[in-house]
Amino acid sequence: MRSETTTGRTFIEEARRRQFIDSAIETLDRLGFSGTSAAEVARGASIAKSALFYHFKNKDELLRAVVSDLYALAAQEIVKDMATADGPRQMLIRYIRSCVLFASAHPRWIGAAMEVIQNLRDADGALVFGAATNQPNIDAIEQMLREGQRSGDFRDFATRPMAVSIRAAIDAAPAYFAHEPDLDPGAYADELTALFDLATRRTEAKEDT
Amino acid sequence: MRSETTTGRTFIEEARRRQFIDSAIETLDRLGFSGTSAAEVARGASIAKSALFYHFKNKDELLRAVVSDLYALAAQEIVKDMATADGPRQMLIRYIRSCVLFASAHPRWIGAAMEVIQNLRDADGALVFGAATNQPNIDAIEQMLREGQRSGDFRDFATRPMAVSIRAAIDAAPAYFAHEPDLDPGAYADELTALFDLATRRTEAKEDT
Amino acid sequence: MRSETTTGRTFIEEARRRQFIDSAIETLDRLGFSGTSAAEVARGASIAKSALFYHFKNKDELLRAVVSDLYALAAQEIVKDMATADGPRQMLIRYIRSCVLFASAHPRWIGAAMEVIQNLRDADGALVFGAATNQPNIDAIEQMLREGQRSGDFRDFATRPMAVSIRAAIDAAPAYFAHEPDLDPGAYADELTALFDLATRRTEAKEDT
Amino acid sequence: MRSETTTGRTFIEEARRRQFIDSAIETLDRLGFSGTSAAEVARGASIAKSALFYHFKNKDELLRAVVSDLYALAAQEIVKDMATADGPRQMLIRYIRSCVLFASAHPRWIGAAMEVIQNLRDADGALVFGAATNQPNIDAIEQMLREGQRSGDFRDFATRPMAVSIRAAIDAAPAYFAHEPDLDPGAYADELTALFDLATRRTEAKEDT
DNA sequence: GATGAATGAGAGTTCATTCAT
DNA sequence: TATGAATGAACTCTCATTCAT
Repeated sequence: MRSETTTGRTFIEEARRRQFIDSAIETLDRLGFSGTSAAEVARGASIAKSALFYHFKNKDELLRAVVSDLYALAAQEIVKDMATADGPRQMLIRYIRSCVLFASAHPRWIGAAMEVIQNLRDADGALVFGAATNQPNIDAIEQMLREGQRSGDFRDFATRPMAVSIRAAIDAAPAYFAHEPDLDPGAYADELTALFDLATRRTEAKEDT
Repeated sequence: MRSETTTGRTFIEEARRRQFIDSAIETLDRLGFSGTSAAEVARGASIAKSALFYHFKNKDELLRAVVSDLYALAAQEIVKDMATADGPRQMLIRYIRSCVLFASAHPRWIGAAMEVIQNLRDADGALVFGAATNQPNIDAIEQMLREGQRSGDFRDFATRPMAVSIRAAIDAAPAYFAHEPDLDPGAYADELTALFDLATRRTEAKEDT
Repeated sequence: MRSETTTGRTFIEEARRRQFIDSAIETLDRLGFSGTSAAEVARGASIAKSALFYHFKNKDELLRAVVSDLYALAAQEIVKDMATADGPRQMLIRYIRSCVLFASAHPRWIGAAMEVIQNLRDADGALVFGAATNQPNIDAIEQMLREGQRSGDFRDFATRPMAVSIRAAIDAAPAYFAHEPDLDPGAYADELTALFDLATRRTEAKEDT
Repeated sequence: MRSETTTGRTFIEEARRRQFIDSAIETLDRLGFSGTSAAEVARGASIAKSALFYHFKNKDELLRAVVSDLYALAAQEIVKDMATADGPRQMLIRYIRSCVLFASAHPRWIGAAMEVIQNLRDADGALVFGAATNQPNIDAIEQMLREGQRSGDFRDFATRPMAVSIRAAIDAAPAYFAHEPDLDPGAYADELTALFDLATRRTEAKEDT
C-alpha cells in the first residue's frame, strides 16, 4: 500500500540508508576502518546511533553496502563505456580508461570501499571481500588478454601476472586523485593505456599509432 | 660486561622482541589489523600479555617494529642486488626482479606490514605510515626512469604514473605468493620485467608518439 | 517536548547521575581515593560499569561532580545564613557556625570531596583542585578580618595566618562528626566561635558577651 | 661479624633504605600518593625496582617508613624544645612554635608524610594511619589544656574542639611554607601562638563564664 | 646484594548491539 | 520509526610483586 522502490524499501527507508552510507563513506575516508565506529557514522548522519541498527542488521551490513553500491555503479558505467569497443586492443584501452575515469569521479568513495575490502572480516577472521571479490575483475581482464593473444593482437605473455599488474595499476590511481586534486585524470589514463598497450601488443608490425 | 648486540639490547631481550614481532606478523596475516590485539599476539608468543609492554612501550611500537624491521631487511637486500646493475634498463629490471623475489621470500611478513601501513594511525587520526612512507620508493623509481630518458634508453612518458604503476605491480605480487605457494617467483619476475621493459624502452628506429 | 530540569538533562538522566555520585561518595568515604575504582562505584550503584561512561565523560568528571555539587550546595546555604549578619564580629561568628553546621549535616560527603580535592590530578600531575580551590575561601575570610580591623572591632594581627587557621579549624571538624556521631554540632560550633572571637576581637573594652 | 648499626642493619643496608625513602619523599611531594609507584621511586633513587623489595617487605612498608622516620625526628626535636618550658601557657606556646618551626624546616617531607597518612589503607580499606595516629598528638594537647585549666591559667572551654583546632592550625602551616618559601616561619609562629594564647588564657580581672 | 625479566590482577575506556518507550 | 539508556565483552595499559641468575 505504501510507496516502495524496486528494492522493496520505502522512500524514506531508502533515504535513511543513503544518509548512513554517505556518512560511512565520509568517516571511512577521514578516520579509516578502525576509526569508523557506529557512533561516529551516526554522528556524521545526525541520526541516533540506535537507528543504524534499525536500517541495517549490523555494522558489517552497512559496510558491505558501501562496497556493493559502489560496485553496482561501477559495473554499470564501465559496461556502458566498453559497449562500443572494437577489437582486443581497443577493449583493453577502453577498460583501463573507463576504470581510471570512474576512479577520478569518486575518489573518496573508492577509498572508503578499499578500507572495507581490505579490513572487513567475518567471525573466523577471513576477509569478507577476499581474493574472491577482486578475482572476477582479474578474470575478466585475463579473458580480454587471452582473446587478444588468440587473435594475434597481443604478444605471448603469461596472462595472470599481466592481469594482476593492470588491476594493480588501476587500483593505485584513486589514491593519487584523492590527494592531488589538480591531477588531470584524462592524461593519467592516457599514460596508463599507452603503458599497457606497449606491454601487451604484438611488436612485429610497426605501423600503429 | 653483559653481552649485547649492536642495538644495545641484550640477547635475551632481542630474542623476546623477535618472538613478539613474529607472533604479530602471524596474527596480522591471520586476523588482520583490527583482529591483532595485544592479547592475541601474546597468546601466539605464549608469553604473558603484560610482558609485551615490558619489551615494547606500547602496541604501536610493536606494530611499527614489524614494518621497520622489514624495511631495513628489504633495503639491505635490494641495494645489494642492484649494486652491479649496468645501465638504466638493467637497473629497472634488477629493481623489479629484486623486489619480487624479496616478496616471494617473505610474503606473510609483507602482508602483515601492509596491514600496519594501511591502518596504523596516530592520535590525530593520521596514518603513521602515510604517503610519506611509499613516496621515497616511488621517487627512487622516478629517478631511475628520468635517468633512462635522459640517456635515451627510455621513451618519453610521464614518469609519475609509470612509477606508481611499477610500484603497484610489485606490491600486488606478495598477495599472490601468499595464497598460491606453487607459483614460480622467478617466472613471475620475468613477466613483470618484460612488461615494464617493453613499456618504457625506446622502440628501435622508430617514431613513437 | 521532553521534561527537563534546569541543567538541560532529563529527569532520568539526572537521577542516574545522582545515583553514581552518591555511590562515589559512599565509596570514597569507605575505601578512599585510590580504592574508588569505576567498577566499585558502579557496583555500589548496582549499574553496569559501562553505564558510568554513558553518563559521565570519564571517571574524573564524576569525581569533579562530587566536589562541585557539594560546593554549590554549601555556597547556597552559607550565603543564606550570613545574609542577616550584622557587623564584623557577628559575620565571622556566623560564618564559622554556618560552616560547622553544614559539615555536621554532610560529614561523609565532605570527607569524600576532600579525598578528591587532595588527590585528583590532571595529566601533568598537577592537583585539579589545587590551592586555587581553597584560596577563595581563605580570601573571603581575610576580607572579613580586614574589614573588622578597619572598623576597630578586631585587634591588629596578620590576617593570613589567622584566616588559614580559621579555615583549618573548620575543615578539621567533619572528620570528627563522621566518626563521633553523638557529638553535638551546635556545641562544637559554639566552642569554635568563642575561640576565634577571643583571638580576633579588640581586647580594650571588656563588656562584651 | 659485619658492621651493623643499632637497628641491626648493615651500613650499606641503611644507606639504601635512606635512598629509597628520600626518593619516596620527593616523589610523593611531586606526584602525590597515587602517582608514587614503586617504579617511579626506584627511578628517582637510580636503583632497580626489584631492589626496593629486597630492602622493604613491600611498598606499604616503605611508605610507612616515610611517616615513622619523620615522627621519630619530630618527637625528638619537639620534646627537646619543650624541656625548659615553664607553666601551661608557655608550654602551649612552645609546643605550637616548635611544631611550626619544625614544619618550616621540612615542608616537603611533611607534605609527603601527609600524603601517606591521608591515603595509605590496608586490605580492608581502613586507613593505616587513621584517627589513631593523630589522636596521641591531640591527646597530648588536650592534657596540656586541662593542666592549664586546673592551674587557673586557662579559661574554661571544651578541650577537645580546642585541641583539634590547634592541631589543625599547625598542620595547615607546612602547605604554606612549601608554596611560599619567602614566608617568615618565626613570624608565622608568633601569630599562631598569639592566636591560641588569647583564645585559651583566663582574661584578666574578669568574670568569664 | 642486586638485576632484568616476567606475571596476574585490575585499572579506565570503547564499542556493537539491544530494548522499552 | 526513532530514540535514550543500558549492557557485556573486549581493549590497551599499569602495577606490585616474584624469581632465576
